[in-house]
Amino acid sequence: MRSKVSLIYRKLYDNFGPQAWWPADSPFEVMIGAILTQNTSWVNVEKALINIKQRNLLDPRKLYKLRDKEFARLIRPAGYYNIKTKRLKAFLNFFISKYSANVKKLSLLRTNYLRKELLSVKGIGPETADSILLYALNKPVFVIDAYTLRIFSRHNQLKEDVSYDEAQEFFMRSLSRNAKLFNEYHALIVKLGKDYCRKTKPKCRACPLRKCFNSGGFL
DNA sequence: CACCAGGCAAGTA
DNA sequence: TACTTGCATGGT
Repeated sequence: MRSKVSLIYRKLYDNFGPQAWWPADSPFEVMIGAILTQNTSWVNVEKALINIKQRNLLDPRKLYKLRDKEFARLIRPAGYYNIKTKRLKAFLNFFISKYSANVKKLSLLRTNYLRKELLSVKGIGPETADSILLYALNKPVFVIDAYTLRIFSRHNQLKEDVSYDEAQEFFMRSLSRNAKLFNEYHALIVKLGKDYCRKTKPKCRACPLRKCFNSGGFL
């Protein structure tokens, strides 16, 4: 008897196929993108990343040397550019001064310890930390986001007021501890959310999960 | 026009 | 601990 969480995954994968996340050329780009995309649509983040890459500035030390004003101008299309400048610089300072801007040094740490390290950086919360762990460093950590809570509470799999940590435990209890699986699952949830489960004007009639549930039972 | 997007920290009680 | 509010551009 497989869990509903597993059945939903299969349904999503069958409908949408592999999502090829995270769209980036390097782990460092994932880390920057993870902060830039906080409460922001990905298309706007892409514009900011293009600004950075076109100037050959996708490098921890180069970015850190920029004046705040100039930094903010580069990431302007991603919104919240002043606060994100501070958050990115806080992360860059952490990454450079504590880990020599070396991705491998981060990756060698115990996952649980690294998560706490990331959370100690002002501007990195649970979702951003877990996105970095999973998508930059390939650690088997399940990422929770607003779509996850919306979709799974609407399908009566989670309480609407469930905490981040509780939701994360729910998924990690229900699935094998596999980074590739967690990678695809979260990306598929975002795909479903974008296409069918937006906050306003959800397309519930056409949603691939619509026929999965019947009075609490999985068909 | 109003509302939202791959959140988070700081302030208040 | 549990709410509330500011942050900001760009698409629908």
